[in-house]
Amino acid sequence: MSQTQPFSDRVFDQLSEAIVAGELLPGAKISEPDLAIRFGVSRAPLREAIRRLEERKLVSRVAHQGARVAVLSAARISEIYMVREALEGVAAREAAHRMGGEDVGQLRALLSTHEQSFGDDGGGGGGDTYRMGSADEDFHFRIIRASGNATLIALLLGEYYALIRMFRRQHRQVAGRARRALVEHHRITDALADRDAELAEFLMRRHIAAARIGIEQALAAAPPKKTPLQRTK
Amino acid sequence: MSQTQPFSDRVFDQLSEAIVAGELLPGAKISEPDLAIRFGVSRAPLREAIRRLEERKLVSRVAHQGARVAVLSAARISEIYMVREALEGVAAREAAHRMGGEDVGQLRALLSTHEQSFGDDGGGGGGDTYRMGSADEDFHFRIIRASGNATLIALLLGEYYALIRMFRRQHRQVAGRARRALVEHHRITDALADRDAELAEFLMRRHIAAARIGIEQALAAAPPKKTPLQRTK
DNA sequence: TCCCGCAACATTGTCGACAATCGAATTGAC
DNA sequence: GTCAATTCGATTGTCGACAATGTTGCGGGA
Repeated sequence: MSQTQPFSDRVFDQLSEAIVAGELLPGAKISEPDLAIRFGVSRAPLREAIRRLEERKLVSRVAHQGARVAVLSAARISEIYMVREALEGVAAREAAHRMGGEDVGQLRALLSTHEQSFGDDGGGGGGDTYRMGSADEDFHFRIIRASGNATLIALLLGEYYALIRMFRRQHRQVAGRARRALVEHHRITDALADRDAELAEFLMRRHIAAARIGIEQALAAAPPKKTPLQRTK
Repeated sequence: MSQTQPFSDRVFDQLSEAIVAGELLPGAKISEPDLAIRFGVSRAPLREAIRRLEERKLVSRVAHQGARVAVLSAARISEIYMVREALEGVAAREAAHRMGGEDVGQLRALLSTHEQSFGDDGGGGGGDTYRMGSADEDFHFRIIRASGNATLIALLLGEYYALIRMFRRQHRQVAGRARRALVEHHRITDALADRDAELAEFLMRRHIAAARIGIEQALAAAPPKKTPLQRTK
């Protein structure tokens, strides 16, 4: 392990985490002096980290006006899910070729864990939707990693899942589709076990498309959630 | 228009262009002092630009060791084309929904231009494959833009096409599929004219998959092209 | 009372310099 | 003569400060 990781990289990770965890709310202004003090570094490495976050679309910056934490509009979410649909479809297809028997076994074990989490609670509280979201990510992560495509993995795990986690923080209420999702997860796992690449891709795409449609309907019904651009501190 | 664009952004564009245009060869070391002098700026904005390029996978950086222009291995190209296959498939699907009659007309006009470029020359020289590549990009660009999905557009046009252009520079010899590609372009255009989204997606995916397989075979036959990591100046 | 102009402030963009780290050439020993 | 340790050089990482730009609050006028 590198005992001397550059400040720039460390700040980048911390800022990512702070944004995804909801510590820095969407639309919040990113003040360079404030954050420099907060992280105990100079502005130079901080600025480099911000530029990387901008490239990753987690913050939006206007010249001479500062950077703000990205706000995820309903349209943007819909777009991201379309990209996800395409990419995870390919990931499932490739995973079907590469996954071994033990990999599928681990996947099934994961699903049975998820099933138990349904039995544990009766009237699902707020923290539960998050735990479910985390479990959902576990499932998708394993398949994406099994694709063996480093570009795909970097894109989905490194880039878009940060945005998706961020979105989940903002809109806790969306869930609801968890039980149906679990059934679809089982079907996808079956296809992977059969090494049926075409079916795995088809099911994965339909699975994510269904999630997108559910989100679109929920966001159309609920108000757009006006967060009034608050400051950092 | 902003008359005072930050140096950081200008340098980012110039560096991108230099890398994609082959001015900075793959594997070449990116010396911060050298480039700072060359672009006439300090190291601070230059470093921010390099960090953004790193995030975009155009350069790879090692801590305390400097950054190098990314080398595109055969495996990496194959991965990128798989991602392209998935993303441009969705782009074609969405474009089928949104393209108007005049858009399709422009597309057909573009294709007839490409057909003429076949008549002009008999024994296709090196510059010709590039012109063909540029024309090919025109076709794909229009469809991607017509998808109306800003995330998809940013990803494909802003990010991956830079890598693809870079790859085309490195491996001029690959082409060969141009005539076949033109036929496929016509089929895709027909599907778009019919507003047949499913067919457009299917054809686009097969089109890009065929290109990928052609490239994989060409790269498997040709030697891996050892460029001996030369310096900037 | 409301609107426009102006000035003071805060923030961003940029610079030059210093410290830490890595690679390479030189020198010495076996 | 070859290998290893060491010193030198160069480059990266970081910092504090200055200049340029945008914003905000205040005051004067209609």
